[in-house]
Parts: sequence; C-alpha cells; structure tokens
Amino acid sequence: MRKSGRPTMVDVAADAGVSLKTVSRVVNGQPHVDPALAARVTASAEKLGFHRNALAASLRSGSRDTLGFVSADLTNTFYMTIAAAASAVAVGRGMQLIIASSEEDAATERTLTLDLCQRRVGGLIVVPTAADHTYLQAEVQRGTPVVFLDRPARGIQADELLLDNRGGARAALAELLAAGHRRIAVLLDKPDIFTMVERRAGVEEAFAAAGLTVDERVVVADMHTPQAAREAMTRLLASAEPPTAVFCANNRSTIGALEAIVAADADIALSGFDDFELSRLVPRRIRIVDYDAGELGRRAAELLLQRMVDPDGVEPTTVLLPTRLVDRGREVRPRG
Amino acid sequence: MRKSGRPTMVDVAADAGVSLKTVSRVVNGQPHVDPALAARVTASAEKLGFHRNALAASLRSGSRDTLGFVSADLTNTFYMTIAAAASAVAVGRGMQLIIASSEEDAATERTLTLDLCQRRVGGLIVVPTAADHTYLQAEVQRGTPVVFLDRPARGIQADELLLDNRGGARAALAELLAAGHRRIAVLLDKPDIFTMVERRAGVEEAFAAAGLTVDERVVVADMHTPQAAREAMTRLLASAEPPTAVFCANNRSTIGALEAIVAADADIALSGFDDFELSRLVPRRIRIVDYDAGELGRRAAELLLQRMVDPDGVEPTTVLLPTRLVDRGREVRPRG
DNA sequence: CTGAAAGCGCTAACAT
DNA sequence: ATGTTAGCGCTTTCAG
Repeated sequence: MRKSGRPTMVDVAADAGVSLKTVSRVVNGQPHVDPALAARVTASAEKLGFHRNALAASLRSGSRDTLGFVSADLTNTFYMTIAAAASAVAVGRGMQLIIASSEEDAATERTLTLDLCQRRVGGLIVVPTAADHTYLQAEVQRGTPVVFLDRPARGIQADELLLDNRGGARAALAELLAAGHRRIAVLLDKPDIFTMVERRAGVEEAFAAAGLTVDERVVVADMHTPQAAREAMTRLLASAEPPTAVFCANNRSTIGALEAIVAADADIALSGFDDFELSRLVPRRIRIVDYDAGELGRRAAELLLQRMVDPDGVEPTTVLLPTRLVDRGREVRPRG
Repeated sequence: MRKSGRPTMVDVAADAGVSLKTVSRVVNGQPHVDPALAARVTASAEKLGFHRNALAASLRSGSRDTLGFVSADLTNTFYMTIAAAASAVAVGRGMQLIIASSEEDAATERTLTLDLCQRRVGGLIVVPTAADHTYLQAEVQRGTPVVFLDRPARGIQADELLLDNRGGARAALAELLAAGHRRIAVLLDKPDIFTMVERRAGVEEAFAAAGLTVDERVVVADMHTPQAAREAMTRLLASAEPPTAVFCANNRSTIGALEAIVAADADIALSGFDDFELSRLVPRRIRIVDYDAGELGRRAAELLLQRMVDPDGVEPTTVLLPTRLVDRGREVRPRG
C-alpha cells in the first residue's frame, strides 16, 4: 500500500503471494487461472479494498469505454430523453456516457468536444451549435466516430440522425388544408435554425401541393419563448381577419399560442410540432407532430458503437426519423 | 508519430527539437518558457494535430477532473435540472460531469457508482436508491467525497442535500385548513419512499397544529402514475361525501388529479408538491409547493469541490432546502 | 497455467 | 530556462 492510500495490483499481488499479472488476470476475469490462486487473489483484493484503476487500464490498453454526448441544452427534455436512451445502450455494453452541454454556444461546444476527445472517448454524439465543424475533422480521421443529432453538421463528413422535420410539418399542414382552412397562421422560432428552415419548407410544400400559397401576413418568426408566442397569437386573434388555424413550429410556440387561445376563448384549430408534457391536459383538442426521441438516442449510440468496431464500414449516412400526427388535449365543457 | 496514429508529446518534442518536458510546459501553459521555444512547440503541435491525452495526465498527476452524478431517473426533469446546474459549476472549474442513472434500481446504482470510482472521479453526487450505502464507505474514506441528494443515505457518514419536504407539505395543508377545508384528500406515491414519509408527516403536523386529525378515509397511497391518481381522484369525486380540497404529494399525482377534476368539472381546491411544465396553463387556479432545483445542483457541486480541496473541513452535514407556496394555473371561462 | 519485463503518455522531482 | 530520469497503475508482449 503506497502513499496514495489506494491499494494497487502490486499490493494485492504481494499480499496474495502471486505475480502482478495473475492479479490482473483474476481482476479481469480472464481464463486459465488456477481456481485456488484466483480465490487467494480475490480474498486479498477484498481484504485490501482494492479497486482497479480504470484510467491506467485504458491508458495501457488503448481501449475506450466512455461515450460523449454534447447536448445543446441540458434542461431540454427532448435532448435528455435522447441522452437517457443513449446512456442505456452504453451501460448495456459496459460503457458510460459523459453528458456535456454547449447551452447553444458554439465556442463552448468546441471546448467541450475537444475536451472529451482529450479524455479519449470512444465516440461522440453531438447536437451541433457551431456553424462549422472542421475542427473535428482531424479527430474523426484519427478514429473517434462522431454522430450529429437533430441538426446537420457543416464542414465534416459524419453520420447524421435527424427528424423528418419537413415531412412532419407538411403532413400537419396538409391536414389543416384538407379540413378547409386557408388562413393558417404559422409561428416559427428563429428562422435560420435548421429545424425551422425545414419545417417552414414543409409548410410551403403542403400549400404548393394544394395549389395554394402561404399567407405571409400571418407568418410570425422569432418566437423563442412561450411568452413571445402568446403575445403574437393574441395579436393575430384580435386582428381584423383572424386566422382559422395555426401551425406552431415547436412546442414552446404551441404552449404560448395555447395560452392566448384559451385566454381569448378563441375558436381556432391548432397543430404543433413536438409533443410536450401535459399535452393531454390542454383544454382544446389539438394535433401534434410526434416522434420517438428515445429511438433517436438509441440509434445514435448504436451507430457509434458500430463505427467504433468497424470504422470504415459504410459511408457516413443521414438518417431521417419519421414523425406521426397524433391527437392531444380535450375539449372542456363550460363550468357552472 | 507511433503506430497508434495519434501524435504524443514525444513526437511534438522531436519535431520542435526540444525536450519532452518543454512540450509539457507549453501545452499546460506553465511559465518560465522562452517565447521563441514556446512558439516552435505550438507550431509543431498544431502541425501534427497533437491533443494531450488527459487520461495519461491524470494518471501521472493523480488529479481528478471529473465529477460523477448518479441520478435515479434520467428523464425526470427535476434531476436533470440539478445535473445541469452541477455540470455548469464543474465546467466553470475546468472539470466535467459524468451523468449516470440507476433508474431506481439499487444494484444498478451500486454498479455505476463503483464504476465511477474506478474511473477516479473527484467526487460523487448520488440520488440514492439503495437502502444501504456501506459499500461506499471505503471510497469515502479513501478520499472520494460523496453528496447524497434528495434522499438520505443509510450506513454512511456523508453530506446530504434535501428539500424541506415536511415544511412544504405542512405549509400547503395549513393554508387549506385556514381556508376552512376539513375534508382534505391526500394523494401519495409509494408510502415508504423518503419524500412521501416526510410530506405525509408535514400533513399530519398541519392538522395537529390546527387541533384536528387527518381523515384517513380520503388518504390514498401508491399513486405512482398520473393514471392511478386520475382514477383515485375520479372515485373520490364520485363518493357520497367528496372532499372539498386535495393535496397531491408529487407532480405526477397533481397531473392525474387535475385530469379527473377538469373532466368532472369539480369545484375543489388543489395544492400539490413539485411544480411542473405547463402548470401555468392548467385551467384551474392551484397552489404549488415550489423550490429551486438548480440551487440544489449548484450547492451539491460546490460542496463536493470544497470537500475535494479540504476533505476534513467540517463534519458531514444535512442541508434542508426551503420551499415556497406559489400560484399556478388560471380559471377558464365557459366557451360559447 | 504463471511470471518478468517493457511501456502506454504523461507529469514530478530533480538536475543543470 | 531547459532537460533527464523515474514512475503513475495497469496491460501487453514474450518466456517459461
């Protein structure tokens, strides 16, 4: 037992009267060890309170037993659901997941990502915030597989796992148009965000397919908070020709719009992208573009693990995860 | 450049024509290096695409630059908010947070926790699921500080950071009693969970303080899902003598109870422990026992960092984080 | 089946 | 201000 206070394999070997290598074999459950010796080693390890130093092990063996997940927002349930699913896959293979978050800051993303590389993670799942990812190119070439999630990456050849943003929005709008709605408001977050570009394109496509065009006067962008969406919706409802339907391009917009609609007791159809907690409790029947976030995380982790085993398996691919339209909320009857 | 494909400090040193140690100094930003040499080293490092191996560094130096967070449920926003706050503190000090989750399984918790110890984390934040934590005693004594979060730990001397569960419940009940309510339903999750024991005790204390006793006929336990709570609430509302108020001991119960109340359009006061997303959108005015989850995470991380610096600072303590009663939801006027 | 020696990539402790 | 040497704790040869 050294100054560090922590027993090492050398200490265990000395105590058990065997060589270092035998301890290593026993600790790692390798075969071809005499049961009697193994028992002695186990007993010594137990007695001394030995715990193998995983850092030293992977330094020497070059094995990588952690995955890194760089989220864009730690408190966003969407990303955390993904992380949970990815973590489960990793733990199922005896690995662990380090979760970090850029909090939507490109510089932070870069720092955290390179930091994880210095920790020699086996692979990275990244929700990209940075506009350019050439800084990762070298790492990828040196054998750290990277999967980009939810948003595409630029300046780098890597796997991407995205939602079918365009198809989901198109389906929602097609349904509203089929129901006869023409004056359909659209609430968007920052219009340069990838998902917004795609969802807006889906809206356009649905209108085009119906031989119609979007009424730009009721398209509102930069709805980054529910509050902004609520105010915009309130204004739309109070206008001379209020829309008969609204499409909210993310759940924050949906929540804000709903607050306005409920407060004004307006008769308006609502479809929104992204489900949210308590959507079933909303006092209106609404339609939601839903998807399986956990599936996204599972697929990302599995893709990573596969790339770790077989780096040059197939070309990097972009996978689009399908969405589906579901009912949420319920009509509330008048009180008293 | 070796077979591994990754350049090491030795490679950089050779390229720059300096010694290994000089490279180390430059890479780590240590003083007393001739600017000219430093520039040469930086250039070589850049050229070769050198990235310091953090594993090797901390193996040699014995420094610990990750913290471990063992959650009980990855998709629970409460724990993730805590993790986000703890992560921010860690990153602010150049460390990172490894997040794992026991998913409420004691054996998994043990495995993950010991695994993190083998990775030589600097400290651990644990939401305990296991009934006994003597298995961590040895690690704590060897210098890995552990902070238990949200629930107390047994069989071990360590810091605990808990919510004032009892006080929060007592305040909610005191308010209902002061408003004249007497027949107050109580919806509890599994009654042997620590938080439930405490919150229930708070309920009892409020009744006792008012010289009254809890009406056990309207106390329902084992409400683990919103569905269960909804069914229980529906039954209570349909009974001969329905309660005039209900206290829900966690947000899942609150959500389920609300569904039943809204569906039945019942006139009943509701107070619930834990805020939840969209609580402001609920079509009833309700009262919530709220608290600052982020503060819990920040305090946990800071406590850990302090213990890392000064292991024998003060005795392990139990901190109770205060709660407050807030208004949520809004009355919805009848439609049409 | 077991062991001795070498070394993963880095930093600490000492030179110089 | 720079370099040399040793060694963190483990796994990987390679020899018995």
